[in-house]
Amino acid sequence: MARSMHVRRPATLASLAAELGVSRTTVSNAYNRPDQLSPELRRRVLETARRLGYPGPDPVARSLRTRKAGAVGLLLTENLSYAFRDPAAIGFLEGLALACEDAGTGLLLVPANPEREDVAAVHRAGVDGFVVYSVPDDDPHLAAVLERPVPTVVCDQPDLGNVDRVGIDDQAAMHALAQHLISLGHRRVGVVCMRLARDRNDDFVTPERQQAAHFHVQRARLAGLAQAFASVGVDWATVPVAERFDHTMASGAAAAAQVLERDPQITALICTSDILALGALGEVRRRGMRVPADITVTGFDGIREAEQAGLTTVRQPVMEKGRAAGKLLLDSAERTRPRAVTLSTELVLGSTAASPRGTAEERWFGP
Amino acid sequence: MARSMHVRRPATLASLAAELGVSRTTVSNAYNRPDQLSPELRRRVLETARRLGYPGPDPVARSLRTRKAGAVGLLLTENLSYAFRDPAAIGFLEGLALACEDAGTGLLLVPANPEREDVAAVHRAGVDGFVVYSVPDDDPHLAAVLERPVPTVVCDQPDLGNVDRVGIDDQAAMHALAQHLISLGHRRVGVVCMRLARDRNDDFVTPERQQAAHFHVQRARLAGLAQAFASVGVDWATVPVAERFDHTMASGAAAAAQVLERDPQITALICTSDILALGALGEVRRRGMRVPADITVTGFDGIREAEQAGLTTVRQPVMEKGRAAGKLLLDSAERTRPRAVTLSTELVLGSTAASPRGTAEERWFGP
DNA sequence: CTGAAAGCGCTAACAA
DNA sequence: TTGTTAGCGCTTTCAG
Repeated sequence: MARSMHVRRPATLASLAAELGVSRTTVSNAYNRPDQLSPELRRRVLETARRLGYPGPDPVARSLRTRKAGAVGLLLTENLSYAFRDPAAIGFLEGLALACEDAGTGLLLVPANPEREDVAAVHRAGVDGFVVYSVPDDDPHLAAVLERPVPTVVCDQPDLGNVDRVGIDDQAAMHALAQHLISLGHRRVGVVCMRLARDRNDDFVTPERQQAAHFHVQRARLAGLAQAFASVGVDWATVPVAERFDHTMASGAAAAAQVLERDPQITALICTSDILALGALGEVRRRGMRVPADITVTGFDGIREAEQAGLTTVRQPVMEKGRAAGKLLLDSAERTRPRAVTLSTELVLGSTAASPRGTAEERWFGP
Repeated sequence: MARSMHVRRPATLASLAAELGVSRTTVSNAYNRPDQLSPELRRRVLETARRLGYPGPDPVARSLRTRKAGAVGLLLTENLSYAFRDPAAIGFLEGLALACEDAGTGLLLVPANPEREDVAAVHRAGVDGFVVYSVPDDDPHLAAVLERPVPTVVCDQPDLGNVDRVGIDDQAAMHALAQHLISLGHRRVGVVCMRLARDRNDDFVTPERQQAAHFHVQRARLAGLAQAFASVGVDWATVPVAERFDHTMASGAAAAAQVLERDPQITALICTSDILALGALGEVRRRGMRVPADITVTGFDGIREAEQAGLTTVRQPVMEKGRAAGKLLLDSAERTRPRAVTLSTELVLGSTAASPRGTAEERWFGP
């Protein structure tokens, strides 16, 4: 069917009504309440609409009137496109998208560039609620979201007092991983972690910075480690913890190198994400070390790539997190007090962790 | 002040203006045109706003007034969550997200479930334009989008006459791949392709169905194959072409099995996507065939997993497609006539294609 | 089953 | 610099 070449006269519901000689209500009903008018009249309305090129009720005007946007906003701290590079973020998105789809709701990715402090996009977003995924607790975008008078669900955040949240017990999960390493005999370890705050610090981290970290998830994981190792007499202040701003395998590799340079005697390299761990894995092998014979490497997240690499890690249900966040937000009808969903995690015993070799003899003759 | 209300009616720009004893314009200006009023007055406005809990101008009302939503809609044929499983789709999304981010625009994922014919979500989407990614040409959601009076860019679609589009030359790319196989000596081949229409047909495909395929991309790829092989005397009607509705490795494996059952003599299995090819690869190996010694397997797309598997395939710039689509849409200020962007592809010679046994003299064609 | 009236909350000429 | 005036396009009681 050829489309007419005429300039689209922006037909409105009112002009249609005028053309038909009926009231606006009737036209509105033709679209929204078919049972409120005779089939015959409805047919006439719809057919005249087509003839006039009336595209149906304007969604924005309808939203204004009904106070419903039919979409939820997703705020990510990273560049919008980052979400599509990190497998964990993709999993979260998938789960959230699933929940939205079930509810017939749109999902609006809000462009919140962490570099600029431009919060306007948050204000401009026509949504019925927000999901905030893993942003620093001092992020201005988060503050802007919390000021919007719509329900919000935060993910991987500390208790904000007033909003629903979903997450895992990062501290306990990491503590369990640490216990595992401790039981294997590791005492001298190094750590590679993701960014702890909005400023770039591709270097070692002081204990103060660890405790003051603005990324709840990273803070909790480091706390879990510190607690576990301190409990067996390790002075956590002496443990090299290397931070990286960019969450890439290259960063993981560089941080691993930095840690190994600082203390070549470590028997385990604990990474706070699988991506970093995969990078670290590459780096230690590049240096001729065997894993786990010469050094143990661990991750966190349980992404597929990690599984393929046989990484010892903690698996968390990223997709479920997204879905739970969506459900929480879309159910918020019955919301009375803030709700919190904590999902469970699982220690994955891969092939990258083993007991450290204490002696040269052991090194020669193997297990 | 004698305000003893307990239920605070959500403050509006008007109520703020009243409270301050200024006009609504002034308040509006305080937010949108700071240079249009004295800093002092602006400070007062903003501060009173905070006190009253006024969250700033309502985005929907603003959109209605300015006729700008600040977002573009993305229509995918698959379940919303599907987009996060297919690497090619993720790449496209990443590119599109990048373009949106550059423009400070939101990206709304429209829930368009292909099962239901529920087009309402398209009508409900408050967006300034649409990007339509790889949907069948008879998809009602696509029709609904085209009826909306906003600019639209389609991706991987035939020429719709009136809208911008971006894509690759699928037919030429597949033709080139076919030529490569032909020069290696392949004449007896089988094909595995993605769904060709909205109805499920997990079976062989007739030539008619091939030509009438509603998915432009698949139709073009099959046409490229048919043309190349016909030109060397192969009767395309005798070539087994197995279609699969679901785009998964499992589907690829099943389709490969079906083709091999039909004609165990084929020397090459040509798949119209990498995902299918990876599944086919698994299946032929499961059957004890070596690749490429016993059989050649090829894909299409050039996703990372394919590269890792050494698949012979066609690489297309999926991320660039997304970015180009976004740019086209967001530039549509200067749009006069429909524009089309065709990106280039590259034949990737992996390790899964070689001459069929018995035609050793063709091996000079090289690595 | 249909219509009249009353906004939803905001912005943008244009005046003052 | 500030205010006045008109809507943006639609939905929704509430009467008839």
